[in-house]
Amino acid sequence: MAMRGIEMKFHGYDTILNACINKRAIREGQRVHAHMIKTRYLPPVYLRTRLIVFYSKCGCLGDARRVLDEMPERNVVSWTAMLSAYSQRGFASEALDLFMQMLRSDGEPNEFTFATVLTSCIGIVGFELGRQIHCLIIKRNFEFHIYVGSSLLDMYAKSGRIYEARKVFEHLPERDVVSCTAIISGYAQLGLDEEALELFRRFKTEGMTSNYVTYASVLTALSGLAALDLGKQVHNHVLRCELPFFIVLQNSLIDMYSKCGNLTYSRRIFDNMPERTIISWNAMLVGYSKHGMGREVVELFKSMREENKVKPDSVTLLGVLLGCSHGGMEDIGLEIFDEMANGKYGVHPEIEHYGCVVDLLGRASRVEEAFEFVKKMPIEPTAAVWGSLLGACRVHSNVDIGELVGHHLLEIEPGNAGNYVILSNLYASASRWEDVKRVRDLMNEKAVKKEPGRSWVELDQTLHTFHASDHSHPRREEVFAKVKELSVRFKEAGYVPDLSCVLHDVDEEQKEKILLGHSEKLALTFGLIATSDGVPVRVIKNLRICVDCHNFAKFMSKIYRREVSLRDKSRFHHIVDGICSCGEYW
DNA sequence: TTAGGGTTAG
Repeated sequence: MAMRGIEMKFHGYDTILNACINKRAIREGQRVHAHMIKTRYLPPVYLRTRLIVFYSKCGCLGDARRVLDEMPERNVVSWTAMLSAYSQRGFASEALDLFMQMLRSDGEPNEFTFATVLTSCIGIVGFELGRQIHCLIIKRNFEFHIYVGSSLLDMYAKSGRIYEARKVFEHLPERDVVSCTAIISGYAQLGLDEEALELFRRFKTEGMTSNYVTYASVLTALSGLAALDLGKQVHNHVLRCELPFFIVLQNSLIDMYSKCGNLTYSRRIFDNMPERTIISWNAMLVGYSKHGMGREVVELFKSMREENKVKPDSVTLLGVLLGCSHGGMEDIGLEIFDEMANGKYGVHPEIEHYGCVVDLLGRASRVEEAFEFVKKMPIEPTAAVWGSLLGACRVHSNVDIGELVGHHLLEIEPGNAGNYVILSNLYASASRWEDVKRVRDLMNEKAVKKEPGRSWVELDQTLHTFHASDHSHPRREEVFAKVKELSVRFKEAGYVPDLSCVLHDVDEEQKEKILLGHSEKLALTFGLIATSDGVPVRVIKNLRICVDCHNFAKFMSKIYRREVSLRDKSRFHHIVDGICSCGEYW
């Protein structure tokens, strides 16, 4: 009878706990747990593990951990349940500590444990541990398990080791949508967009099914390639399939259209969303910001605050500040930064936000203020922040501050060729040739070299590359004649090239070099494209640059004396998207 | 009973 009673109790607790887990019913679950304690019921490992799962699903990680710590004996499932709770909520170091504790207590990990713990192997420390865990996985013979394998390849890809990731993937005896998506996303997140797309095409031929995660990853790759047509195809497809978690795909689509230069489409998707997450707002804000549309950025941020459904995060404020900086709205940007620093938005400024303010002041010719701002920063300024200031000094020929900043940068970043180049150019602008020579000698002495940066433009399947002052193209006569013709039209149309570029994948120092030299390369590249007249253009991405497309399209309308269609706008975006500069002007 | 891939920013 006693045995039957215990058994009944067990089933009763199990049933109620399961219901509480499914419904995330915190209070009821807590009452069940309290009842066990009150009646001095000693739950078996199974039920204690269910309590861990219950608490972790309800977000009460401390309570879950207490249950684990108080267990007289634990099995692999209870360890793994707790590990999973930590890793899913982003507590990576707690997860790794727990895993080590599990090994020390002679706990034997299984395929569930390995698949889970690898997702917490992020950052340098995590990656080193991840490598050791890989050895353990090989020893325990879980290497070819599909869940473990996809987790493993994802760990390598997220640590930038795409070759190792690919190796794990190629050795998997079977593949499914998750492992295929993981490798596609690995390439896409590293900016290896062509490779990501190639794999996606291959898997499709092989009959793999795709889901919303696959499409989200593919859209990332398409954004990187500014491949508007393919992006539209994916858009049509996901609409037809009515995939779940459409909100994630809508966010990806907003981003894809904006990176392809089509902000009208981005905004249409954004406006028609029944629900928006912070990522939706950020994607739209950043889209405007990258195109120098400061007013739209500020207005959208205001709507977001008024709607008051989602809270701004650090990306939101970064987008807003960048938008103000590139849209020439420095006073509003500074005001928003002050409000941010005073806690108005619930997000506190990080180094990137400070960097934005330096950039903002620098662009507005307020170099002295920018310098004072950097000196008073409560966070140690990084080389990128100093580099941004140096660039501003160069643009506005402020030799006094530029000299101080430049020499400081040479000390903290002696191997960065760009700093020498900018400092030398600054001296050159003030005709201080002795100093120019001194910086150049220093560069030689330290054996620092600067490779020229290039633009890649693909015209009708032929690749053309350019660097600044490049006269080597076989059709240079035609190209330069066209450049000359265009420059006359530039002037006639009253167009002042807008240097407010936002660069992706480049740091402040590189950005400044591009700002200094991009108009010449823009002319060269555009000259070739204009000469080729109507041939489809594709830019082979290395460094991606978005010049203010909006103004560029307006300018093109004036040049050609006709309205520029949306399609054309995106094409112009392609054109300017691949332009970068070497910054070598001596 | 426990498990793997995703969207914005740098």
